[in-house]
Amino acid sequence: MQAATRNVPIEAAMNAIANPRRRQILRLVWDAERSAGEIAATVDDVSWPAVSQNLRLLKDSGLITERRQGTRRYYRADRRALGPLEVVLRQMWMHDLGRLRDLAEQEARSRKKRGD
Amino acid sequence: MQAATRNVPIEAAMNAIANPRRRQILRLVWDAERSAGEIAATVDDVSWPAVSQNLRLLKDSGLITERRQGTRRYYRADRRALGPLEVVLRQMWMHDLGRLRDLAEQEARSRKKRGD
DNA sequence: GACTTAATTTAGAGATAGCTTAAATAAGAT
DNA sequence: ATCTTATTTAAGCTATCTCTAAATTAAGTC
Repeated sequence: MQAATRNVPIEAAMNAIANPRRRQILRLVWDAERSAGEIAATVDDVSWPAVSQNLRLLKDSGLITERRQGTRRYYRADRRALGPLEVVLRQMWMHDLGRLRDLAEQEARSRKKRGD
Repeated sequence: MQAATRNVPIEAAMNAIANPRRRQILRLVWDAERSAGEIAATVDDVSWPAVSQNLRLLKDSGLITERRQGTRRYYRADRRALGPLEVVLRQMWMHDLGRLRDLAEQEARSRKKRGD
């Protein structure tokens, strides 16, 4: 029996890339495999657990793969899984730099408001 | 000066079609123009205001157009606005019938739980 | 074993999304 | 002007999302 073209439920994939932070992470592991730590260090305006949770969601939705080696976990995008969303994703990346800056500012504001 | 191809911010469009209810509505106005009332009558497991709010979001995101005539408002999909998301949307429609049934059941359960 | 490093899981807070009911607006009919 | 029909706006509720801080797991090192 021939393996079916693994087609990740598009609903899950859509949900996954609807979030700017996850798009940012996905971009980091698009061309190269990276450890969770590298990723978390790069995305430095958010805590490690936050990154870890987003990695988990990306993995569950099938958009990235995980490889464990020793105490490290390496992640990498699974481009096949994107299907027609790849084009969309590329378009969104063009808008995201500014978007992420906004997010950071907003975060800083609410932090200040509640007096951290 | 030539009018730029009106390209709706992809972020907004993405957000709009990320919701099953809105995909359902978008499908209703895909081939034919329909009044808000017709739409709300078809999507009968949700209140009219809920439909109205979703129509507004779809309009604001540029995915549908509104035409007023007398007391009625007619809506219709603006397919141009979808761009690369059209392919995605078609794929999602194939999954949505079951999805919407689930939503309705879930709604019914929580209704029952809080004793409506 | 005890310690360190890498990463995740848990618990809980704050913000947001989508819904409901009730009230308001707008256009047309009597 | 009053009434009716079509639709939206307003206010409030609940579920869900994304984050943080603290606790936990897992693998290797001394």
